[in-house]
This record gives sequence, structure tokens and C-alpha cells, in this order.
Amino acid sequence: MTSTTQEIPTRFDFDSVQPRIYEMWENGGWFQAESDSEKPPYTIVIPPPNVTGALHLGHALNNTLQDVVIRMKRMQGFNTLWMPGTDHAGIATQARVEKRIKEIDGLTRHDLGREKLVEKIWAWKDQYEIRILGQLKQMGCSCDWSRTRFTLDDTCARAVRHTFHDLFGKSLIYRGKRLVNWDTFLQTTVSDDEVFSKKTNGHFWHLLYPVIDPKPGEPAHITVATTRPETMLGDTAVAVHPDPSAALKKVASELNDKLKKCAEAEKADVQAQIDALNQRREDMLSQLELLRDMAADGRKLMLPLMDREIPLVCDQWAKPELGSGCVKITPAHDPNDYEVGIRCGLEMINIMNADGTLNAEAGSYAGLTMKQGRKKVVADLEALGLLDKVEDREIELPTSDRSKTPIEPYLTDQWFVRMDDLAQSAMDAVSDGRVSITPERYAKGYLSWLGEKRDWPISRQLWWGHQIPVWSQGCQSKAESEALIEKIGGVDSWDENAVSIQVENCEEEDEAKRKQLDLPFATVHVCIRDQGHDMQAHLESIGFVREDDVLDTWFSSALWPHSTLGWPEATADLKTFYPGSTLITSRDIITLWVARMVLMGLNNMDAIPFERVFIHPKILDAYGETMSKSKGNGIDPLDVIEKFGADALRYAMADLATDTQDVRMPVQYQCPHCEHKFDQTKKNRELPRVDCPAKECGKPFKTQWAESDDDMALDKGYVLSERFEVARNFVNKLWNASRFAMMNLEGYQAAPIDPADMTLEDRWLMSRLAAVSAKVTRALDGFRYAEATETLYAFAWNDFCSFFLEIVKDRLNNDQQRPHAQRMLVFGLDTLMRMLHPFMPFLTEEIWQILGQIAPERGMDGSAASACLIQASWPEIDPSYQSDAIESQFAHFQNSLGAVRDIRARQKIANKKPINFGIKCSAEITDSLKPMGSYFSRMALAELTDIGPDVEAPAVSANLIRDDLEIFVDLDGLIDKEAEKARLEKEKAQVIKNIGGKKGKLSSDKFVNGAPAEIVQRERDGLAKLEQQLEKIEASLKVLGA
RNA sequence: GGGCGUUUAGCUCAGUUGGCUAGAGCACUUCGUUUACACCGAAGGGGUCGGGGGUUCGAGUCCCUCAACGCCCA
Repeated sequence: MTSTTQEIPTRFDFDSVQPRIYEMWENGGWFQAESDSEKPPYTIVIPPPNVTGALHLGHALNNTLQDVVIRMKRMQGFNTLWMPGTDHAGIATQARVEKRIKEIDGLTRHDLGREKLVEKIWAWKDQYEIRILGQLKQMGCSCDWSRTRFTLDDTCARAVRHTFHDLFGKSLIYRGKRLVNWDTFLQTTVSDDEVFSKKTNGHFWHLLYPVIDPKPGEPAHITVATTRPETMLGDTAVAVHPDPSAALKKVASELNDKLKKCAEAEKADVQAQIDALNQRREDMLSQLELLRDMAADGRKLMLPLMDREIPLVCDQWAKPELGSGCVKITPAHDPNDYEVGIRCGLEMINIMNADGTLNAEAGSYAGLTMKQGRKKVVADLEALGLLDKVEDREIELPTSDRSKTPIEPYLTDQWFVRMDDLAQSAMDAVSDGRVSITPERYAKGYLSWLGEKRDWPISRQLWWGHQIPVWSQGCQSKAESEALIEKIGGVDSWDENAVSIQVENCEEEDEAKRKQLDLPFATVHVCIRDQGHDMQAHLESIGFVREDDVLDTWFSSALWPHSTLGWPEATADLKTFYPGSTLITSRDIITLWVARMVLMGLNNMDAIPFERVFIHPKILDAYGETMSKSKGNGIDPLDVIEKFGADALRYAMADLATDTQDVRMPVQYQCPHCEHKFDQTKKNRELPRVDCPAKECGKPFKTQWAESDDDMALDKGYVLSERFEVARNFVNKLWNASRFAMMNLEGYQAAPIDPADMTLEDRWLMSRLAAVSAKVTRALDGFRYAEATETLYAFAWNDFCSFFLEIVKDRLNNDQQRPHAQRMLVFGLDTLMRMLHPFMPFLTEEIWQILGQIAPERGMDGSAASACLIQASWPEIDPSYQSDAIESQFAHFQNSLGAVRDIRARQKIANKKPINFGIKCSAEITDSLKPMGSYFSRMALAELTDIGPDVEAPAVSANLIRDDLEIFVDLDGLIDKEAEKARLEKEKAQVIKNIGGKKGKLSSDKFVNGAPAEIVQRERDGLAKLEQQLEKIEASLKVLGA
């Protein structure tokens, strides 16, 4: 034995091991993929983390799952590439940095200017990128760092411009006016996905619009209701339903259907709604029809305050069952009204500036904020007697996820990607199975989202991102635009492959109106593909101006699988690693990211980006809420690594990755003073300081909310979860099992293992190894991580440690058996480490290194093991070792041992007191159990005194029946009669219950005749066995004098 | 309103195509420091599988329905 083994501590010192091992891997170049390898490729691209901040537990989960697969595939002999990188995350990062600059320097982005701000964000990015990549390394991620990319670096930028130019040239990118979600605080568009709706208390104002020249019988005013009265300044129509009678009928029939189906408790409520509707029909239908006719007759209304004539139009958006049945239409400031505006060809008046104040179109209200405008509009209407009534009402206020301020629908020029064919191509890829999504149910959302084929708005009014490579100039006539295009083509650097032109005609056809609104006849857009192209200077010299906007961050993310490999160059990497193998991500970006990667991959590469997509669960806290720093329930993976080690973090992550559901992880605080743990509650998770509830401690510690100097001076409490303790304990168990094995390798000599030398327990171990390795491989190939960890846990703890190691102790003490036992022990440990490596890379590699010093040669054939576990081969045990017969023979040993221990415990026989026992069993079982007799002494301090078909119970004994065995423990002088009686009575009751169940089944003709003969026979056999058991229990009870 | 998911032991979760007495970890009870491990060992208690109905010889598993919770879309 070397001195190293004696010095192995009883705790795995992950702190010192992790950096050392990681450095060894990096120096060995094991993470690096080779573009010219003979081995089959296996590629995963990382979902690039945003450079906004640190990684959270969700990242820990996501990246663990990727590393597990990558490490297994590497061991299986694949040329693995795990492509790392980060995402510039446009709006999120810019908003974050802007906020910081505001806090520190009190400056806005406009004070700084575009160049300065972008410079500051780059500095931020550099800082956080290092931090994020460092965290991944601490987790043990085996990414190919030499290939690290950033979505805004030169390589990605080139790919973005090529893609943009290509789509622009195919007219799949265009500019158009669209109603967008406008964040007036950040002054940019935000996508639908970045908007959430917030319930707030608001009002419902009923406004009166005068009818111009009403005919006799017609009303003088029309009532419209709105939650946003200030938008009336931009109204361009009032709508009524074209067929109010039919619309009411439809609603009534829906209510009647509901009445039939709904629960008793709701019936009254629904009935009341029906009654109200009928009443409404009686009261209002004729009025609504009159309004409809007025609209058809071209009657106009006078828009109050603005003194503008607006038409009364028919459109199904007006709901006759609600309010007055009429609805005001503001096409430039409401999505639904916008649709009506398109349908009815209405004027669209934009009354808002980018900063959320009212513009010149709002007349005398110009310059007010929306809020001030509302106040004044309401007051002015009231003064005119045109405010009918005001109701309180809860409203859903669309709010920006980024700035938490209300969203304004806003009509602006935006760039779009036409989705028709692109979306279809991505749908086809999943429908026809070229791309598979696991779990399958997520394919549905992917398909239905793409199925809408809504054009993708890609421009963002930001400074941080890929600036749109388009230069534009307006012109006042067709001739002018043709002349302009002529001028562009007149230079030497003209290259049709690199420069494309689009002419956008103004939607406003009326020339006078265009002049009034200062709109051009047409706009010429020129897209330049290459950065620094001569054309840029030329265009600018003839009056073209570059588009200010940048691209949506997902535009560059969508290219990630091929841009990172060097596209559009035809690189060796691209040839080798594209299409990728697997994408592992979370479900909230299936549409935003996964779908777009598929369609961009198909467009640019004419091939799918990856074959398989695995969607993993989300981690929630004990209340079922998502973890987040803003709630204070977030667990920092670095805390976990510090406290439990990276392997424990990883194992815990993999262990909770089941594919059926999200997983709850109760969160606890740990006191830094006394290590006392207690649950985090909704209350204490919001406090800046918490007092330890342990009586003997009671000291305060700080949380992430600490701000005051007093609080900041305290020690920080950990935020953890007990699930990591389970993992840490397992790590330590493995460490000690390995430690034990390695301490017992004195005199180890490598040699081929002859299967003929194998004892029953050896064969059992081989059978288990074959079964477990196959199961783990299958599970991981199907992304069933939790199944893999549970299989390994049960095998390592229950089989390998509790049985094989305990048994092998005996054999190690026997000079004859020792060499062979050592080889089996080493082989078992070696295989176990390989299987666990993807989950616990540090622990297993460390053990591998120590084992390499003691037993460098340890294959079944006595061959040498590879120097590093990270590139050792994945275990493939000859499946012929797997044997149910062997396992059931070994189960007889386990059962006998269990029975003896059971009796010892129930009889309260001290562990130190030796006992004798016998086993009655078939001759065959006798043969297999006899050689194992000595193990009973070690494992239960019990002497197997008698075994065979004719063994009889001693006079005073406790008997147990386990399968085909009857175990008698000689209790002479030991017996606790009452305890034994109690145990037997209990067992008797259970057996009787089971007999009853089986008898019931078998007495039913239905079962006997209906079920397969095999099942019936099984029940009969079971019953016979139980009845036998019952007899024996009763006999034992008799002996005890019951 | 539409779609998806979940509901199994005190807690967190497994439970494959329906088929032996429904499992694991944690927590709990009792016993134990036997020279790998107390981050350990041995034994034990604890479940009407959300409610109701149906299909079947047989349902945690399949179907219908109700309820609660969660997520996504509108």
C-alpha cells in the first residue's frame, strides 16, 4: 500500500480537488473538438446565457444536463463539441447598464451618446462574460473554450449581415408601419413576449359623441365606453355591429350551451346572464339596428374637443351585448381598433410622441403626458356635458417586462421578417421528424405558434445590438427614385451579390395628405452585406442615411448553431459539426429561439440545426413559484458549490430532471453561525436580516436584501435546499467506498479475470453491472436523467456498498481468495466510476487518478486503464453476464440475511450477541448458499449452523419464510415470547388478508374464465404458498403457547 | 375563452405495454460508534393513488366527468 491511500481523508475535499482536476482536463485538451477527426461527431450548442448578470439555478440545471450528455458521448468515442458562448441580450443588457449609469453618474443614454453608451456596455459585457464562463467552469462544464463565441462578436456579426442581406434580397425582410408595443420609458419596441398584463383598478368612462344632422327618430348622441378616454383625440370612427340581432342570438345560444353543461352552483348565475341578455334584446335591438342603418346611410359624428367629423361604420368588433353596443375606434393606439381601421380603410392618427407625450395631432393637448391628457380630456368633456357616467372597473394593463411601465400601442416604421415560407419550413422539419422534440407534447406548441405565421418584427430602437445594415433615402416621385437607383449603380464597387435595393412606396396615396404629413412618395432602401464596404461611403455621400435601429437579439441567436461554426465561410468546423446533434433548453424559449434556429438553419444552411431537442423542467420553490432573485427565493449555484461541491450540485440537478413535470425545491436558510437550517417562508425571504431561530443561537445574519451598514456587517446566510444534502451524502458515500477499496489493494497484481474463478457474488456483481450500465445508457439516450441517477444510486449504495463490499471484506482476509477478490473489487470500482463520471466528474476523476497509481492495470483482461477518466471508454459490459438466475440465487442470500437481521431486531437481541440459525431450502439453493455461510457472521453476527432440505426448527426458535426459504433462528435462552408472538400475529394478519384477496379472485368465475391461464395459475400458486406460510405461522404460535 | 400539464406516504418525487403484498429519498420511531463512511449501519411505522362514474376477469395505469393548482396562447 502506498502512503497516499493511508492519507485519504474520510471526507471528499472538493475544494482542493475541483480546480486541480479541471486544470488537468484543460491542459490535456480533452474539451477540444477536432474538425478533422475520424470519430463520429456529436455537437451541442449551449443556449448562450445573457451577459446581464450571474448564473442562477436554472442555468445550473440546463448546463449540467448538457455536460452529462457530452461527457457520456465523449466516453463513447464521439468527437464531441460543446460550443460555448454568451448572448448580448439587447434590451435586457442595455436597460441594466442604463440603470446603473443613472444610479452612479445620474446620466441618461442621451447624455452619453450612442458611441459612449455602447462602449460602456462592452465593458460590462467583458466583466460578466468572464464571470459567467468562470461559473460554468466551476460546475465542471466541458465546453470547448477555444471556440467561445459571443452573439455580437465579429464572426456572429458577419453571419447576421449575410443573413439579413439574403432575406432582404429575397424580399423576406421589409419595412412597414405596424402597431407595436411601445415602451415609453425605454423608448423602444418590445415584443409580445416581453409584455405581461397587470391587473389594476381603473375606470370605464361613457362618452357622448354628437350625431351630425340626425334625421327624425335618430338619436342626437351616441354613447361609447372606454377605459382610455385620452385616446379619443385620435379617434377616426365609431363602430356598430353589422347584424346585431344575429350577434345577440349567437351569444344567447352560447350561454344556453353553457347552462346545460355547467355545475349546479353556477346555474343561477348563467341563467341571470341569459335573462339580462333577453332583456337587452328587447330594450336595445331596435336602437342598435337603427344605428346600423345610420352607418349604412353614411351618417357622421362630431368628435368632441377635436371638432373633427368621423364616420359611423359597421364592424363586428362592436359587441352588441356590451355597453352601448357602440365602440370608438382609435386605429393608431389600440390593436383591435387597428384591425378595424385596416378593414374599414380608416385614417390612422398617431397622437403620441416616442416619449409618451401627446404630439401636435392632439391639438391643444400637445405636450401633455398621456396621464395629464386623460385628466384634461375628461374634465373638458364633462364641462361640455358629454361625459355620461363613470364606472369602476378592474382592467388588464399591458406592462413592459423590462421597464415595468405601461405599454402604449404605437404606430411606427418597423422592419419585419416575412414568415410564410420560413415558418412552414420549420414546421415541416418537426412534422416529418427530421427534428424531434422530447417530451413530444412540446411539439404542439411549436407547431401552433409557427402555424400563425405572424411576421417577425425585428427592429429595436436600441443602441446595443447589430445595427440594421440598411441605408435609406426618401424621394418625391417615381422618376426621382429611379434616378436615385441609377446613381447607386453608377459606382465601381457595385456588386449585385453584396448590395440589394428595395423601394418602399408610401401607403398614403393622396399627395396633398403626404405633403401635410411630410411623407415621401417612396423610400429607397439599400442593404449592404459586408462591413466596411465602399458602397457605404458612396451612399452616405449621396444623401442616404443609415437605419438607427438594431436587430432583435433573437435574430442573432437564431443563427447560433451555424454562425458559431464560422458560417458563411465554408469552414471545416461547419462541415464536421453541422447539423448538430442535440439542443437542451427550457420550454419558455421554444418559440422565441428553437423555432427560429430551425428556420434560419434551413434558410442559410439548407439543413436542420440539430436532430433532437430536449426540453427540461423548471425548478420552482416550495410554493410552486419560479425562483428569482427579485423574490429572494433564488438559490445561487455558487453557494451550493461552496457548501456541497460541484458534484453534489450536478447530481442533484440531474436527479430532479424528470420529464413529466416541473419540480419543487423547498428552500432553506442556513445560519452562518451555528449551521442551523430552517425553511424559507414568503415572509422571511423578504427581510434584509434574519435572526436564527435556534434557541441556543438566535444570532442575526444578512440576506441578499441587506443595505444598511449594520446589516451589511453581518455574516451572510446561505440559501440552500436539502436536496443537495442527499447528493452530498451520496458523493461522500462513494468517496468512502472507493477509499475502502483502495486501502485494501495491498499486493494487488493485475491479471486477466477468469470467469471460472467467479463466485456467486462475483457473478451477481457482473450481472448487476451489465444491467445497470445498459439501463443508464438507455436512460441517458432518452434524456431520462432522473432514471439514470436513481439507478446508479440504488446500485452504488445498496448493491455495491451494502453487499459486495461487505462480502468482499471476508475474502480479502483470505490469502487464497484475496488476489481474485481484489481484481473483482477493482473492476467493479472502475466500472462504477465510469458510469458516474458524467454526473460527478470531479469525484470520479480524482478517484480514478488515485486508483491509477495503485492499480494502473485493471481491465477484465488485465489491461491498462486510460490515464484520465474523462476520455476513458463508457462501460459496455458483455450482456451475457446479465442473468436473472444468478440474481435470484443471490437474492436467497439477501433474503436469509434480511430474515436473520429482522429477527434480531424484533427480538431485541443485542447486536454484539452471536446467534445461530438454520435454513431449510432445496438442495439446489443449499449448494449456492453454503459457500456464503461465513458472510452471515460478518454481516449479522449469525452462525449458519444447518442448511438443507431436511433442516428442522430448534425447540425454541423464531421462524421466517422468505420465498423458497425457511429461516430458523435458535432463540434458546434469548426469546422474548411476547415480541415474537406479536410479530407472528402481525404477519398472520397480513397473510390472511392476502389469502382473502386471492381466494376472492379465484372464486370468481369471471376471473377464472376470463383471465389468461397463466395469470390464473400464478394466483393459484401464490395462494398455495400463502396457505403454507399461514400453517407455519400457526405452528410457531402454538409452540410459543398462544 | 382555447391548449398543455399536475394531483400517489408528513415533504419532494418514481411507478414503463393495465397483472404478485404500490416504491425511493428526506423526515419520524427503536437499536447500534462491527477497523470505508454518523454526510454511517440495522430494523420499523406511515398511502381509500384528488372526488365521482365507466370499460375490463383485473385500473394508480385506459375512457368520461367534476374539483383544485400551475404554465402557455388569446
